[in-house]
Amino acid sequence: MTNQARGLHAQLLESLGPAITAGEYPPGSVLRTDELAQRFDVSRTVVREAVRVLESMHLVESRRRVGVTVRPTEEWNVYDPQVIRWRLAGADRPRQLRSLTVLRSAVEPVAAGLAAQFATPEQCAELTGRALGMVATSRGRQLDAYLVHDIAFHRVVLRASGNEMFARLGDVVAEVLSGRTRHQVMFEDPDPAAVTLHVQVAEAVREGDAVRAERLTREIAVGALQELDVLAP
Amino acid sequence: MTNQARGLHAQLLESLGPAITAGEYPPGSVLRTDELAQRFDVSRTVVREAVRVLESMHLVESRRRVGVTVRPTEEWNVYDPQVIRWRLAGADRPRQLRSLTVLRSAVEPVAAGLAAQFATPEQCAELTGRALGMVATSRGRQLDAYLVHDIAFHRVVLRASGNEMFARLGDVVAEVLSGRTRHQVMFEDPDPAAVTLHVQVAEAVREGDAVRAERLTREIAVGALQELDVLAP
DNA sequence: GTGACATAAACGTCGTACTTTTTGTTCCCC
DNA sequence: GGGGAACAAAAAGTACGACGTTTATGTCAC
Repeated sequence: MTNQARGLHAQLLESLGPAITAGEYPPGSVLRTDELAQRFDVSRTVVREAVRVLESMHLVESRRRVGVTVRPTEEWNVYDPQVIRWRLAGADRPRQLRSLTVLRSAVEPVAAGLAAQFATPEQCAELTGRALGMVATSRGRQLDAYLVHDIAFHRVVLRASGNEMFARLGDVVAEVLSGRTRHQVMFEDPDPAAVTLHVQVAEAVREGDAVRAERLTREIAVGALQELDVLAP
Repeated sequence: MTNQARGLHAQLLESLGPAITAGEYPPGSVLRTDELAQRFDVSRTVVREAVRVLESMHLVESRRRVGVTVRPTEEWNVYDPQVIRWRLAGADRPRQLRSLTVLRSAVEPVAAGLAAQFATPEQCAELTGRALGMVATSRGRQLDAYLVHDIAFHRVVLRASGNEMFARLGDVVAEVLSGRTRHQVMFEDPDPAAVTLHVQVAEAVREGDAVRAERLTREIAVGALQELDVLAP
């Protein structure tokens, strides 16, 4: 775990957050700060700080006399990277992975189109480099090295779009991609068609062809969705 | 303000959050908990809780011996509804509004396509009702009533997509739409073409025509972007 | 000049005492 | 007997003071 003891409250958070998002404390259930303090052997101050954070994620609601109640799932801040990480580590990982992939399929094509218009020469170069890296590692069981390039590629596209909302999804995409490689059994080398598409996207962006970049990225997204359909029923 | 004194720490947050997002404390600047406690006349405990929340939003970073330093803008959790609200209330509202509208233009068409496939009969009914409501309030300076229907319409589409990530963007869209109506001077009645498009989207969703629903919603998005280009240079 | 050590500044943690709010209960009056 | 008002208890909120811990920084010796 990334539990580097960056403070007691952070450790507590790393216990409570996953537990709540995993449904261990179902919505509506109540926690009491005293009880938590005792159970985790920390002061109430520490518990309160952790609860404040969970509250800011809309995972729980703290009301006087009542306690800390877990909020219904629909109200959670599911865009919070921390929450995403917790949920991806938990039980309904497949569902989560699907949600995020659908989001990707909506966002990345548009981002690629914008990138074709606004990418700097440096970003174009980086993109081409990453695409070449993907080609170079696409055969011979080098999935880890491939993944690094894949993540970097998508991150550059999102950032090059010039839209900060898109850029911030880089982490999400990284989680999805690495999750896919790490968790789902991928014995085989990546789909050659996908690799080619990445190269072509880099090309389109470099040439400033927004329409083509968008269309190609949409094809990549469709592929990712189909792959998900095959691997997770 | 929605400053209902739900606790001292929340009040402090409502002071610090907007100040930071507005750039009043530029990235890199440091705050000290002692100093804040003194300045706002609260205990350090309260300050620390507020700081914890800001930290979870990645707005600040608290390090020993250094203090609480404001993080660079690119690291902020810009999907946090609270952060969005603060930034929309602040100075760079136009930039923010554009970012969010671009996000909408990417997400909503895909959401509409999914809604056409998965919307329940109740959701179809609600959608049609809202579209009709928009028509009914589209003339004669009833912008407020129109806005209510508009927001509800988009919210239903996002929820009907069946994707929780999309569903959670309902609040964001609501902020964007109400912000547009409230802030930018809209003397005139809404664009009749847009109203018609909404009616047609409701139609397409009801008939399960995903491709048409997506295409029509994309037209709405393009319109929103163009409108933004005209009103904000 | 470099490295080890001392120092102090800031946050981190804790225990305790007090306050506020909500809720449930009891008791009195109608 | 029923309803309403006052009261009691429970749980979180707030405050404070003391001590612990980390770490940037400066100093001193080599």
